[in-house]
Amino acid sequence: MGKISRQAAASLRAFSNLPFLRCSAPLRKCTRARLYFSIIARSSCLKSFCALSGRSSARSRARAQAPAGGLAILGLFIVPPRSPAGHRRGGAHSDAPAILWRGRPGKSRPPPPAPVCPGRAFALQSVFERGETMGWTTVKQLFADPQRLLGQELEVRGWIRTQRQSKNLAFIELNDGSCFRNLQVVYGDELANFAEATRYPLGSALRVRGRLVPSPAAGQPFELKAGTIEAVGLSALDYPLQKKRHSFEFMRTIPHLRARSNTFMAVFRVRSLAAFAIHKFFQERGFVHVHTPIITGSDCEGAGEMFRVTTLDAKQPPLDERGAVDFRQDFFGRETGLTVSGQLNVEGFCLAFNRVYTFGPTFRAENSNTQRHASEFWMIEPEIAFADLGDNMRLAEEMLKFVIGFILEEAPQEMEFFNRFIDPALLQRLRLVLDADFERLTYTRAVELLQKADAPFQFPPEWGRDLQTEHERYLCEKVFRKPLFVTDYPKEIKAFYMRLNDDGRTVAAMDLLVPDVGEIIGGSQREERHEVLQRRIAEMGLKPEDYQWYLDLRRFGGVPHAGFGLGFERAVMYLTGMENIRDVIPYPRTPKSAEF
RNA sequence: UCCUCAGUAGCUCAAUGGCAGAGCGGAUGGCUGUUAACCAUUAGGUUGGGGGUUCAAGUCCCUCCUGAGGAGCCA
Repeated sequence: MGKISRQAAASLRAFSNLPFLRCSAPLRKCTRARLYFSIIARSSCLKSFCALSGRSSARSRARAQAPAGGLAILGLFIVPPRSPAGHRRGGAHSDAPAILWRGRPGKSRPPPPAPVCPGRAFALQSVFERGETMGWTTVKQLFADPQRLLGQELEVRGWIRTQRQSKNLAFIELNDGSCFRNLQVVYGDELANFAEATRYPLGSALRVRGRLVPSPAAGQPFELKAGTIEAVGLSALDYPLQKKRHSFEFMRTIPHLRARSNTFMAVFRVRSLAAFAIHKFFQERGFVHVHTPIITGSDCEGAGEMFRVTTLDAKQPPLDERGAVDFRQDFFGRETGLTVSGQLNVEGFCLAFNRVYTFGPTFRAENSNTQRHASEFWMIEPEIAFADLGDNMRLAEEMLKFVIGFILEEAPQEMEFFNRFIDPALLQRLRLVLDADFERLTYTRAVELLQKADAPFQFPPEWGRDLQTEHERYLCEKVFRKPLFVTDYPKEIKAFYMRLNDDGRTVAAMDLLVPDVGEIIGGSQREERHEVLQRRIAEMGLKPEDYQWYLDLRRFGGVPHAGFGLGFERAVMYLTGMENIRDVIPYPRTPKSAEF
């Protein structure tokens, strides 16, 4: 969903810019799903919004076989602009929508009426068919099938990564964002604007028409011999990215531009693919995605400091009888903040859908200044019913392996790049993880191992104290050298909702540690016994009235259930070898830093 | 929040308390196949802010700001 610009809608090519283009890959793969697609236009330029929804049922799956081209759109509705008076008048509107039907083999349908705008409709279908642009060729397409395109006249659009020139010959490395690789554009002084073009600064946006030819020099298999080069948007001379390696620290000062560099283009494409892989993993296994609230009154047992959400006047807040800030007068009538976890909320849905997960932003107002902490990050929290800690760990392991496998498959160039320039052991390590079983170790055993270890720890390991980072690193990086689950921690150092083990002094918790990144997952089996949970709430000094609804879940058909939280950015760090969380978040928010 | 280190040209970094420099980038010119092209010329500075010591401070001291690394908290 998203807005369509006036300019974009004005041409057929507009549709290549639509956000739902992102859906093209999954659409192609779910060729048997029945999809319903609609565009609602409020004005003549399709400015308002569009919506995409997918539906499937056993019956429709049985009969809706998409054509070979991979087209998954079965019905396309284009609704003409409504009169201003027609707005917000619920139900069916008087303008009958024009309906185009296409690609429904073996099923008789009413003959299609004349389309409102045949050009638009056609463009839409084509976009979905090819998942690509209209009117020009992407660099991705060139590398996918150079043999077919060699010798052809074509057009590319992108930005200058670097440019080199001699007296009457020049080269441009053009990147159009469609893939990691650049296209080399070569042009000579027969070009009308040769001299001018050689002075286009780095970062300029170009439209280049020319012929795709084999490259006579090493370094690239083919290149575009330009016939015309048109500057769509010239870059100013103070474009900060140069033809050299920049420090990550400097790149953090220009987050709006850094995606135009190799490293960050690779990072953020992998981030996108990893997010998709996680949804794919869960959706294919029958998990229901739950959008837990972002504004909440619950602090989830103190998982972290909350950012306050308020409309009260910060300078002169209303006070209650005791002189404290009177949140009864605040917007929600109580003290609220940004979520630190959706776990408690999603547990309710778990006891309805059985398998659920959240995937959304999380906010922690901790003053944490490390490579692995951000104030705003994304978290995945699956929750499974009729399940114990062992099921939970199997799920975590399977999920992580799935995501690794998916990324290795879908982003080979990016991964090759990381392996070469960021972390030379990356690919080997990830491939090893795919084949290896994750290690499992109880906290008690971990402490024993650490106490016997021949390593100079600053903090001597002791049962009952939480493991220090140095302990975790030692176990994960020195002893096992692969992902490691540490389970069954002392109840005193873990949250109230974790299930009390039979020994009465540990809880069914698990942390997954991975080399170099540290804790990437924290989870547990939840306490499903009402009395035990009540007792734990009291023991931890929490207010029972705050957790009434949560206790309810144990009264109304409660079952053993378990879940975990995966820090999405930490997973991306692990996948890419990037060492700082600020470099895997598009616009990172950390203490004292929320610019852009 | 605590500990450590750093802040000098657009970027990366030099400069024993004694004339503020280099490479890259920019501009200009040269070069017919470049790959972070190459060659020449050239412009570019309130040394993070404030205060102090000194004949003299980029350098020493105090303080604040910002960044990085580590710790804690966690994902």
